Amino acid sequence: MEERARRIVETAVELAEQGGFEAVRLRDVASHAGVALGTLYRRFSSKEDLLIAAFELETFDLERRVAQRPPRGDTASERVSAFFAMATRGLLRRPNLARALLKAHAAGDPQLAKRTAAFNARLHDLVVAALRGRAAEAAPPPNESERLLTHALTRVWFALLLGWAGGLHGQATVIDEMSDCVELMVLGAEQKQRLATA
Amino acid sequence: MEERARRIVETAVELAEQGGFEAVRLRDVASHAGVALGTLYRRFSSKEDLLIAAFELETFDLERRVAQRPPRGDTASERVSAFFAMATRGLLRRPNLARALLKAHAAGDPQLAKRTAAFNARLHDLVVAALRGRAAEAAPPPNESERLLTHALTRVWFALLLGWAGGLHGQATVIDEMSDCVELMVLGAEQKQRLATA
DNA sequence: CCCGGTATTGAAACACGTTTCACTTCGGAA
DNA sequence: TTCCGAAGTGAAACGTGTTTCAATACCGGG
Repeated sequence: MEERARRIVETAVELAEQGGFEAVRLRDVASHAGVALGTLYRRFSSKEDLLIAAFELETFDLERRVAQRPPRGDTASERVSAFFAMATRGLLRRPNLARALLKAHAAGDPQLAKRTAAFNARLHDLVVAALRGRAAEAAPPPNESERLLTHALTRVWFALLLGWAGGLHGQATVIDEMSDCVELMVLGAEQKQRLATA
Repeated sequence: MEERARRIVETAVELAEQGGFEAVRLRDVASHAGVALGTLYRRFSSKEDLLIAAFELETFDLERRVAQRPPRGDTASERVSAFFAMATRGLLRRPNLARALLKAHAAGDPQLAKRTAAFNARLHDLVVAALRGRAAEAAPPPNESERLLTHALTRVWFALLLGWAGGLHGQATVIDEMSDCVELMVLGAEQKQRLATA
């Protein structure tokens, strides 16, 4: 991302941190970033587009943290739970920003489907790595069982985050229910494997 | 819901069926329903509020269909999968409407948290009924295992629907991945039960 | 029947995402 | 250096969700 676009996204993040989705007024973003409104719209097709770019920035952060301190644990369940707990705490550390990013992501503009899919793929890679207990790089592509598991888990996580954003429950619920769900699904996957090979 | 409010919601549904979320212009809703804009705003605090009311109407439909033809199957997995398939097809039958309702639901205004929670509770009841293979009325409240299962499953379903709405995948993917996930989680729940009693 | 308050109306105003446009600036090719 | 096209600018305009307000209609209690 070139310098100007990055500055725009960073400005959006700052405004979102302070006042959430509504505080990201594109006129303000443009003027704070020192560009004209038209320039902003040349780089980002919409407010959602801009905030999804911001979400991608935040995801780099998560990937960096995971690389530095990979989720530990003796079992797959423990590692995956630890990963989601880390991701949840990282994202919810700045609640206003998190709500803004989630709202943009949840809006699900079909025009941004490609971006959203790429975003999900990065998340899946991190989950697969936690599941296997080793780094994501140079790893074989996930098998069918892993694919099913990671897709389902990231979906549960996403819905939990939206529930948090909508005031349905708190951060602890996100982490706790996520753990329960990981345990359940990993158990199920193991059991399915057992049945298939029997 | 009194007559005037119902007429407003029905008008919103008609407009959404034709042109989706953006086609529900509140000025149009008001004039087509034969009320002033201010009257609409006395009943519904926002466009989202209105569309969530519409979602509740649609859910009555689902409940009616489930009551008339409860999901069949010899196993819990089959019944729950059948239920979600039925619900998915029912909702996605009118794609524009579905996208509009999902968008409103996903926006997750904290002011509407109560409504959203009540909505989710109704869905959970239907899933629990399918899981048990009997009607939802006069049934004992779900136990912890059932609660975990139904929450996780409705979350996966919700995320899948949002993915569909965002153009990430088609209706078949929603139904198929939902089935896979149901199987996995029911297996996991049974296995967990086994481990706990052993 | 009359009164008082509440709901409804119609219309205007406001905010903000988005678009448009005429003008300027900039960077590289000739 | 000059020129061209792309990018940027500033400002205005537009659409739609939301709010506001004065005027009017409605309705139950005296």
